[in-house]
Amino acid sequence: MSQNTAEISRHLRNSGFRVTPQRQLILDAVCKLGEHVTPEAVYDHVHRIAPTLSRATVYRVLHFLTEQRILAMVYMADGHLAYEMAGAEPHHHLVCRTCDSLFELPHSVLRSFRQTMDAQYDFEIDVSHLSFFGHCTDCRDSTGA
Amino acid sequence: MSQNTAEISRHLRNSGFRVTPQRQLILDAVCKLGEHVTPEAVYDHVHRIAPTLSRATVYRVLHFLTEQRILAMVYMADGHLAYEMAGAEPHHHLVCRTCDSLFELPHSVLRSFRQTMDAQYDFEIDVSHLSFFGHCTDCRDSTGA
DNA sequence: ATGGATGCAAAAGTTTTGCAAAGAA
DNA sequence: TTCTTTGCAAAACTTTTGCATCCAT
Repeated sequence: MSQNTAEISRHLRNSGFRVTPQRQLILDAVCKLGEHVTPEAVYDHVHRIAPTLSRATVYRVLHFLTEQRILAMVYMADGHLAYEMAGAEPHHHLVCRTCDSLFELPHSVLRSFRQTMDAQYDFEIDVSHLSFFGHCTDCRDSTGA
Repeated sequence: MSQNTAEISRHLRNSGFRVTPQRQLILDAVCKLGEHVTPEAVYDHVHRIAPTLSRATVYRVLHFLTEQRILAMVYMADGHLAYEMAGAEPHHHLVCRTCDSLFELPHSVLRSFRQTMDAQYDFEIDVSHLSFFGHCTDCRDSTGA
């Protein structure tokens, strides 16, 4: 699912768009920075390399790459906007509401849930990226939950 | 689980806080407006009744009532901040990424998932309010999914 | 050379904060 | 009376937009 740089460049040029250094830098940054990359994190990263690259361009390019289905956009649980490579592996998180710790949740856990959904509802759930909230081991005692 | 106004007022006064008309209006508004009430919606509502009530007060009171565990705060999938009564029934939504339709998902569907989680992970998931994304019946054909 | 992309700066939208005045207890 | 809470206005933060210039093709 993940495409290399050359493939993406070709796709963009074929569609009549241009492959600029800014677009390459921004795409590289998202790729490198990981799963939930905010525009600000991208800006911090690319701005060190290309100091004239503006926030406006970061926002515009992230939006553009999302339209081109190269990136995917998501609003995180804290309301912040984030991006990641569109073809990323399905991944899920357990977020502790008390200490904000982040735990990975293997995709397999959701398999049965998805099967239930498929069987009972005529709605195709996109389970590429879920977050669940609650309290981790260390914090279960502290809260009166 | 839901408390009446008198009970809430008593709790606040017992804790050394004051029960002002603004706080009552804002709480009533959240209660009346339903499940995912944005600060702006609250403002629109209360501003008609009390034209001098400011946005700052809306934000401060919503935050305050959340601290008091009378309201619960959530960031919705579109990144917007919303509140609802803390004791609300667990409810879940299926959100269509194409047409933005909202479908209710009964809590029972998540029961087995929760049991799996309880058995396998030492993490207490809060399943009071989940949203899943995907594509509804009408939109499954249109998208190349 | 040509039209799409960028940089700058300003605007728009949302949420927070300082401070003097108001008002609940 | 006391001290919390409010209203106003301004600030802070995030994201978008207009427009002249630049540059990938």
